Amino acid sequence: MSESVEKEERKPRHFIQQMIHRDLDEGKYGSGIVTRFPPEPNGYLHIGHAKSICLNFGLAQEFGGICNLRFDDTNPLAEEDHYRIAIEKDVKWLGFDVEDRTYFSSDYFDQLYLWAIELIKLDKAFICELSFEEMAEYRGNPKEPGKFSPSRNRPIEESVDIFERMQAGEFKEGTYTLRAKIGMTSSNMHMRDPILYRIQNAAHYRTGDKWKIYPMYDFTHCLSDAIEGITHSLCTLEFEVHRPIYKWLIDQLPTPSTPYQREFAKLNINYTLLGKRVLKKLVDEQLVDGWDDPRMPTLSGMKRRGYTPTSIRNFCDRVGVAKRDNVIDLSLLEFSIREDLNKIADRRMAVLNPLKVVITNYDENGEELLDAVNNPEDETRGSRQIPFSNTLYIEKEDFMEDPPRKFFRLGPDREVRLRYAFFITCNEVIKDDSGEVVELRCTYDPLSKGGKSPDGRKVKGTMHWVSAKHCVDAEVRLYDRLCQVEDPASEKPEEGFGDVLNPDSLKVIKAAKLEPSLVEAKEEEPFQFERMGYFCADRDSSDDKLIFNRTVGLRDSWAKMGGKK
RNA sequence: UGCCCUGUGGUGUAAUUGGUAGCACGUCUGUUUUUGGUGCAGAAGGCUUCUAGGUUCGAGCCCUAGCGGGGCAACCA
Repeated sequence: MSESVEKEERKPRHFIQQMIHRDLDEGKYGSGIVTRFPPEPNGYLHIGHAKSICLNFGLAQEFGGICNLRFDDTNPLAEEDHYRIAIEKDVKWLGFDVEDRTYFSSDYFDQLYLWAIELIKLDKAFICELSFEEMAEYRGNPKEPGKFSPSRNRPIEESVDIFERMQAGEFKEGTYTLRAKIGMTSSNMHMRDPILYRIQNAAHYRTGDKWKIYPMYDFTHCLSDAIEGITHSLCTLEFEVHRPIYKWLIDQLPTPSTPYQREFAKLNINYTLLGKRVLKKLVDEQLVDGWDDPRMPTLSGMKRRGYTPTSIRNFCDRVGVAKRDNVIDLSLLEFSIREDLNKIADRRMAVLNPLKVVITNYDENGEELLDAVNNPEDETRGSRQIPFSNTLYIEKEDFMEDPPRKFFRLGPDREVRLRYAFFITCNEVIKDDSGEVVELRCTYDPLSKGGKSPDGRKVKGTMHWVSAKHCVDAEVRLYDRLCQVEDPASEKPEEGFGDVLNPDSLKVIKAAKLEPSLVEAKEEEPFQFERMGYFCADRDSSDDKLIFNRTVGLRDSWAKMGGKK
């Protein structure tokens, strides 16, 4: 292979891909790599998790390995089964098939318990009876070393005995903990005799009341990885300080494999709140319509809003993987969804803010069907027919009585094209008592049917429209960013949202006028309402009430010029 | 101020040490167009790649220090 060809084939690789390449070259993993996505079932997945999912499943695909879905469910207080169900659904929706590889840390509790006892017997762990407050005091701080627990030299047999009795339910919460015996001087607080097990009398959503003690994250995660034969355990940067304890435990115990942990920077997006606690707060305080509110950055919310799995995966690709903190511009997300929807969404006409137009020279009782292309980007989508009559609706903002120079739309004595229909000229403007324009009287050119004039004359503007006689009403929900501040997380939203939330994040249009074919729209089926943006039917729709969500608007260079608003 | 991570155009991310530091988004031009969408063509952007030293024939890549950003002291994950 020539050098130039090699060069062309070389794609930019992030540091984790490079690391795996190295590992594979060294023959470390003959049977291929194994990764995992390890959510805690205590909330819904959001776009930040999508980055991790795409990374872990993507790596497995790329290197011919597998990726497990493992619920890291070691805290019965926070976890619930409906979260587990939602998470499984979201992962699948995103486009990753876990097949039979759904696992639970809680399924490893027996093995973990045995290993805990083994660790005690190795004199690498002990039962501590410091109270919560004492523990904090003994821990010291990052600058000063901590002090040994008075329980640290408890005889091994005694620790084993207490540990077993903890599980037997003999003690109250908070009375005892199992701690690793590492030392109290590390500058890494997580290495100062960290807690491995605590007593918790809560019932677990999967194991019920079988367990009175539950293993901590640090004890559980590495050992669960080892049980599953994970080769590359990838997590976000804040777990970097946990790496030594991860390695320490793997080193102490006779685990079936020796995985290692590597960290990458989590995703941040401006004007967007990511973080399960805060999102849960939005839900709990009913500031949004549940976890799947279309304004939420959750996968279920984005799905309801009309985002496609493809667009989210592409977004995650473009975002990259590195170790420095990053803030992705919301426009990259919008680009990714427009890119996909432009290719796949059928076009329809819908008037959001209707203005009545009467075609004075068109037969009052007449009507006809006109051909309209479904998707100019995809010929295989064919075409449909839309009804035309003498009374139409056009978009209010497509008419100006006193238009500025660059306004290409309708005005008095101007001629424009109605898309797929005819050229019309505005002859008369009718206003109500308050002076508001309420109706336009226009004439049409019968020869311009389909939108082309036989004499070759051009018009500058093309507008969407709908036949008043045939159209259907619908509610349309227009969304804007949920947060009005660029870096909402810095406003301490966990303490209160203050003015971080955008009061105009939802605008409801009660009676938009839609092309009749839209009554058939199915939930999440994407449409482009020509010139207005991408929309999909909301799950709140019923037989007698259509409701559409705007996924995202079209790029709008007219608005950018200041033409609108 | 203890330790760890990190610092490349507005944003994000590349670059086997050596030809004008690439790509994407965004921005701006022009062009096509029955969507002021898409497509196409192109441009701009205080680039001593945070700063200062050092190693080297040669450093964005290595070393040291400084500065900036982030993280760590939950019986959460």
